[in-house]
Amino acid sequence: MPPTTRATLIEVANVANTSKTSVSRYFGPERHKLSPALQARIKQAADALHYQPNLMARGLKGGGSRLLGMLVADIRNPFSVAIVHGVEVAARKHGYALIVCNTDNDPSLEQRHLASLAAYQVEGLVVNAAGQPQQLLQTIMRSGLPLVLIDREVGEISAPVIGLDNELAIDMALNHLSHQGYRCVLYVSEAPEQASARQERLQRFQQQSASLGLDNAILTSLEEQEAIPALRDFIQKNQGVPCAVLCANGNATLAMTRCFQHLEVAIGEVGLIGIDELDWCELVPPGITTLAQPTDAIGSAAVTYLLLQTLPSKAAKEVQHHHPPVLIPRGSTQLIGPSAHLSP
Amino acid sequence: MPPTTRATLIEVANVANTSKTSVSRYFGPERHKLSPALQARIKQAADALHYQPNLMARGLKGGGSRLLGMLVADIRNPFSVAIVHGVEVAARKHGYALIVCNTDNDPSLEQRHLASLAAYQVEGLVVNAAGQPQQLLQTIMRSGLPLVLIDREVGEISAPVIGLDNELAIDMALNHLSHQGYRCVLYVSEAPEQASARQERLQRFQQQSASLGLDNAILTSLEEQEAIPALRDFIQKNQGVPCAVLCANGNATLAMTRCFQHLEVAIGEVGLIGIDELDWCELVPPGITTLAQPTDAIGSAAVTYLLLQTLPSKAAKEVQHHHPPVLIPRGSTQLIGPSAHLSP
DNA sequence: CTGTTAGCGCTTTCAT
DNA sequence: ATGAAAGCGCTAACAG
Repeated sequence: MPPTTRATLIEVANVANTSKTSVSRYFGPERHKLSPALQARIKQAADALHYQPNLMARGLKGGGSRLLGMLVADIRNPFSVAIVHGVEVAARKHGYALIVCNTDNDPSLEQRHLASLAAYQVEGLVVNAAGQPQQLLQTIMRSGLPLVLIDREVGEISAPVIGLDNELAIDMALNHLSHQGYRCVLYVSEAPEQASARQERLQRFQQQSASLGLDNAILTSLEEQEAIPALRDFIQKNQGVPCAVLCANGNATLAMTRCFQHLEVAIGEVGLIGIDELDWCELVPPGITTLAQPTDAIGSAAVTYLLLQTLPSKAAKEVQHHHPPVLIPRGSTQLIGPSAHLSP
Repeated sequence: MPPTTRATLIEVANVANTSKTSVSRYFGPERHKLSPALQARIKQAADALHYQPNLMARGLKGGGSRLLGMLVADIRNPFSVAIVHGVEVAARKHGYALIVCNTDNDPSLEQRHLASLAAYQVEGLVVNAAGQPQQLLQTIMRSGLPLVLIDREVGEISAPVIGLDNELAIDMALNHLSHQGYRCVLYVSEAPEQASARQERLQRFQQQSASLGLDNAILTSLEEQEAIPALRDFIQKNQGVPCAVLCANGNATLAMTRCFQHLEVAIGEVGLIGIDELDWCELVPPGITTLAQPTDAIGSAAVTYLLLQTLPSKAAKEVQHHHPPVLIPRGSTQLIGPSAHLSP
C-alpha cells in the first residue's frame, strides 16, 4: 500500500473504461450530457477508488481555486472570531472555502501571509489589517484580485471598508448614557493611530459629547499603570457628577472592568458601557451594557462584495458598508438602582 | 489592464532572458546554483512583473501543497480558537499554511468539509470532530493522509488523539477542592456521549471522588431548566457540608456561573472550579478557579505529529499525547474567606 | 551553471 | 454523446 495515493481522473477513466474527458464531465457541470449508462459506470468506478477531484489541478486550468482568503489581526479576539465565522458561513454559501491567516498583530507576518494567500490563488481577499501593508495590497489590487477591508482602512487603498457604523455606535452610546443620567464620560480606547475605526470613534466621541453637553475625558492606553490612575483621577475630579466610562472595544471593556475592580468602584454607580458584546458581560455584576456588532452581517457583506467584483463589472455599490450596532442595556448603566428598567 | 492577471514563470523567464528552469530554481531551494548575474536579472524581472509563484501549480507536480487542514467543531468556543492558534503557529513554523474549516457542530457540514479539505490536497489533517465521521476518516487515512485527532476520539479510527490529560485534570481539581475543605462535589458536563474527552473526565470523576471520600453528584445538561433545580437540590441536600461544583469545560463554567447568580448562591461559599481558562474568570467576583489547558503545546504537538508521519516512517511515538493542565486558583475555591491565600 | 524535455491532474476546444 | 489532444504554471530529471 503506497503512502499518499489518491486516485486520479485517469485511473477512474480506465476502470470505467472511458476517457478522461467523460469523467471530467461527470464531475463538472456537464454531467447531463453523458448517457445514463456511462454515468453509472463512472460513478461506480469513482466510488470504488474513493476518487476525489483534485481542486488544485482544477484551479490550474480555468476553473479558479474556489478559495477565498482572509487575514485577521488577532484571532484570539472574540470579535475577530465572530467576523471570521460570518465570512466563513457566507463563503460556504457561495461555494467557496476560506483560508484564514492570523497575523497576531505582526506587520511582517502580515506581509508574508498576504503573499502566500496570493500565491494560493485565492479568488478574493478579506483583510482585517494589523499594520499598513499598503504596497502589497496595492499591487494585489492591481493584479485584479477582489479585496475588501474589514473595520480598518489601509492607507490610500481604495478598497471598500466594511464594518460597524462607528458614528452611530458612539451616538447610541452617548445618548444612552445621557438618557440614563450620566453627565460626564471617560472614553477609553487603544492607541488610535493605525486603526481608522478607532479614529472615527474617538473623533465622533469628541464632537458628540460636546454637543450633548457632557463633560469628557479621554484615555488612550489600556495599561494598568496608566488606566488605573486615569480612572481614579477622572472620578475624583468629577465628584458629585454622575460619571460613566465608554469603552471603544472589547479589549478596553476588559481592561476597564479590571480597573473598576481594582479600585473597588461600583459598576453602575460609575457607568460602564462598551462596544463589542462578550460572553461575560452579563456575568460581571450588575451586568455590563454593550453595543453588539452585527458580525454575521458584516462577514456576509464582505463576501457579497467580493463576489460582486468577480461578476461582470456591476457597479456593486449596493453592498452595505456601515452596519448598525445593537444596544444591550444592563445594570452597568443603571444609575439609580433597579428602577427605570425599561430604558428605550 | 486585464482583470485577474498574475505574471507567470514564463513571462519572467522571457523578460529575464533565460529559461523557465532557471526562474524555477531561483524561487526554489536551488537558488545558490545560479550565477549572481542571472540571479540579479531574474530578481529584476520578477519584481517588475510582481511575480508570485503559483502554489497550486507547484503543488501539482511534486512539491506538495504546503497546506495543512484543520476541522474545528465550534470556532466560537475560545478553547477551540486557542487550539487553532496553536496549530497555526506551529504550522507556520514548519512552512505550512493552514486552512481552517468550522463545522458549527454540524455532522453533515463536517463531512463536506472533510471532503473538500482532501480535495485541496492538504498534506495533513487536524480534526476536532463534532460528529463521528468514521467512514470518511477511515478512507482518508487509507489514502495515506496524516491525521491527528484533537481532544476527541472518533469511533475506531486509529489516529492519535492529542489533548488534555483528562485524568490528571480531574485529579488536580478534586485534590484542590478536597484540600480547600470541600467535601461534596457536583460534576457538570455536557452530554458525554459522542465525545471521548467528556467520557474520560466523567469516569475519572466517579472513580476519584469516591476514592477521596467525597460525596458526589452528576449533572449532564447545561440547560437552565435542568441545571438550576439540580444545583439547588444539590446544595439543599448537603446543607452543612461544604459543597463545590466542578465544571467539565468552559461552556459548563459559563452555564453554572449563570446558575449561581440566578440562585444568588455565593461563589466560594459553594465552591466553583472549571476546566478551561477564560478571559472573564478573574472578573467574576471572587474570581473563578480554573484548570488551563496548554493549548499552544497541544497545537504544536498536533503539527509535529503530522509532520513526523510525512517523514521516513519514524516510529513517531515521541509526541506527547496527554498534556497536563495548569491550576489557576482563585476566590471561587476559597472556602473560608480571604485567608489561606497560599494554597498549593 | 544553464537549458531541454516531460509530465502533474484536470479542463476544454475541436472532432467524430 | 464521446474522445483526442493541447495546454494551465510549475518542477524535475537529464543533458550540455
